Amino acid sequence: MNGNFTKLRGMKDILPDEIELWQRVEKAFIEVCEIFGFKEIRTPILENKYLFVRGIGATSDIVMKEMYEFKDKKGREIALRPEGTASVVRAYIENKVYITKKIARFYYYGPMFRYDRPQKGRYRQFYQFGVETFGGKHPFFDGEIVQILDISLKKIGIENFVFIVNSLGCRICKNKYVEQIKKNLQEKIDKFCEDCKIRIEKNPLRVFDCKNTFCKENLKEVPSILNYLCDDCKNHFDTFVNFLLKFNINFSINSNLVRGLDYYTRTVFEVSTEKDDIAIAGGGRYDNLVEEMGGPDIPAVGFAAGIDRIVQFIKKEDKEEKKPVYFILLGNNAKLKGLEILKECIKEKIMVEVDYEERSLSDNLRIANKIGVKWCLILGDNEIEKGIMILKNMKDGYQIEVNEKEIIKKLKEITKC
RNA sequence: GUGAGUGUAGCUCAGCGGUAGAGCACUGGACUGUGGCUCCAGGAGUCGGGGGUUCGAAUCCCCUCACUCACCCCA
Repeated sequence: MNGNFTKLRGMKDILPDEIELWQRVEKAFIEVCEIFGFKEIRTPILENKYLFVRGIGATSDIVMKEMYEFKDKKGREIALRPEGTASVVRAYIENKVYITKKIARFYYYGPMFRYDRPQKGRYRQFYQFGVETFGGKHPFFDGEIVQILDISLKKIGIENFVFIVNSLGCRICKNKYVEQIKKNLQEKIDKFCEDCKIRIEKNPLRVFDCKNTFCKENLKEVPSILNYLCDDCKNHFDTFVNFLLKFNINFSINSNLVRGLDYYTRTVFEVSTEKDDIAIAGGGRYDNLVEEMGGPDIPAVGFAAGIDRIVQFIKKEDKEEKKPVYFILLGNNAKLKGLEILKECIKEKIMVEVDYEERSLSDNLRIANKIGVKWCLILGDNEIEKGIMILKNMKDGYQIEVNEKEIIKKLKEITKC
């Protein structure tokens, strides 16, 4: 409320109260990925601007109007990464990973930057967790990453979500289809909204994304891309779908799903939650990108999950947070004695919180109550004389006297449950 | 980039031309080694910022910044 510094537009601070949720989400993804043999990769946040121009597409909105870009002191054109795939592909090619690894599985996590106007679930700095598998053509590689997403989200505690899946076909059938619907749509171009008129010329597939009801109505007569797939693409999609069925993954096919990034081929998918129409994760196959970016002809598939959106989604559940044992040390002798116990606790990984200020027992209990701890350890001159310590349960007020020799054992016991 | 709405105490908000308010939170006390309940008292704000109209602006007008939501686009 003072006139000092405030955070930049579209950015946010994540305070300790919330960080626990973030860590839970991050941990779940990492654990699942590691089980599936994915290895972490960390790439720089700053890259040559043209990496993204080439990777994402010069005409995409991300590149045209949403990139944070600047010139460095030597006049080089730099951009803050707006997504993760381009950087990982760059690193994969630059380090020639394909020579030693037939199949390379990566996961990454970190901030991405897009200069667009903030709104619900959308920030200028946001966090993505993503995976990329290079070198695998088989549809089960697509299935595998869907499964990773599925398991991770369930582990986090999200249940009500569904995978929307589709196939865009390979370069050949995709292009054929685009030409076809471009013709179809042009015939009745007057019936579409202004935005769609531009889309029909520039990128006809995107018309399927329009939320306008009469545009949607007009699309009903347009043939589905699934009818235009070549035999190989069709087989690929069928096998992928069978994988999902086999593993009981909740999905629905929607031939209108096209995804915004131009590099996708064949499989594309999104995770949508029932409550919101906002997607919490999305991904797909990009069989041509590695080659287009100067590498060998290697197929790949990946996804990116919006961690901000996932955290937002699980926010309302109450969190069973681990609480420390609150040490109440009355007087100097108790403080010294308490510190010895504290040292043991650190060794035993028992979570502890101490306020070293000189306060009355009442004050201490009041503070402990406010923090919401389950247990207090009370130690004063009386206890020291008797060689005991008091453990007080803050829920029911019940307290027990514990011999100081037994205290660590007892602390371990009570913090377990 | 376009459109709409909101900025008043730490938080949620009332006031909408005439002395800056409430609830919750906070601090102290009743209660000096036993918290949660209750009661009493207290601290707190250039009313987002700048300019204008007016005897007088939190209130009306203009500009600006931020937030929220929608569009574009996307995670």
